[in-house]
Amino acid sequence: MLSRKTKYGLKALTYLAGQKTKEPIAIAEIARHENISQKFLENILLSLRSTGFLGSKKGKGGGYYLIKDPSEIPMTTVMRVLEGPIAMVSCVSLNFYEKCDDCPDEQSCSVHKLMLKVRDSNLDVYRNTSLADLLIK
Amino acid sequence: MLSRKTKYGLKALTYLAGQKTKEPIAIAEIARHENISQKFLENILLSLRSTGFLGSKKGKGGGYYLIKDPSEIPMTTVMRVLEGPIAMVSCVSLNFYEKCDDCPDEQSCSVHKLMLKVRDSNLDVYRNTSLADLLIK
DNA sequence: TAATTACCCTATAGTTTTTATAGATTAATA
DNA sequence: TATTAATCTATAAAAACTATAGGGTAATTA
Repeated sequence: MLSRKTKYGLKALTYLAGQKTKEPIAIAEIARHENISQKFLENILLSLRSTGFLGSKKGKGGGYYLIKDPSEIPMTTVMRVLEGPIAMVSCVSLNFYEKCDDCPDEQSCSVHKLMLKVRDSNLDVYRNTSLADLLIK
Repeated sequence: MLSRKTKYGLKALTYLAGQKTKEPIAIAEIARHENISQKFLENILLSLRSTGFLGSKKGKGGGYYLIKDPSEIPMTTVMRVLEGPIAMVSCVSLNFYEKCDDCPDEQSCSVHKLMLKVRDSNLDVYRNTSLADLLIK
């Protein structure tokens, strides 16, 4: 299941992408508009800042704003920060690889084999979807 | 992340599929061979029995065995029983649909739009993969 | 029919992850 | 300097996951 963190993060980003202006939008406004707990959203936006496509400004008139064009913000980056590894098991993860403790040989592991397919399939979706694609009209 | 329940369930099924004979295999043997807690595995195999492709026999010489041919056991069925809905949000689930409480309109929801793609992509993998495909020879 | 084997069922408990909430701090603006 | 809004740290409630325990039930064998 998708975590609420990811759900909220995606909605917040989409809200920013849908703005006409590139002026900072206050967390409070995003939270109100998307039905999200403000304090929770604070943490989420903060973690998204590390990606480099999200900027922030403090003080009056401050808030969050997109640095890059939505079409240049791939879902791979967004999902990795919000939800963590795209792979469902660490032994098939590109960015967070780790050997399974209970598995003697990956080559002969049926779970490994199946999850490799799933990872490739999901990766294909995320790589070919940008924030711009999530905007409705 | 894939739950251990699913991981263990897949390994157990693969172990059964790899047997030459169709005689029942004791839980203890599967657990030992795949490094799984026996008691935990009992629950897992029990829940898999509801699918109809897994049979069991009590008493001496008893255990679990596959009723259908591995090539006729699709991952969609297996994953739904072990891991739950294939969709990452209930509002795009085919078998477990539920409206999101925080979302006024699915048509204009960016999360909905993205997760629809992900679901279709995963469904495609699971529908085209059978237990037989997981066997490494 | 008695003993054994192994599945079946219920309850519970420890751990981890998720989902927040609270309060203090820092930075920018007017 | 007062106000505003992001930032940081800590903590806590709730849910999910990962088992473990122990007895019950059914089938097989001797």
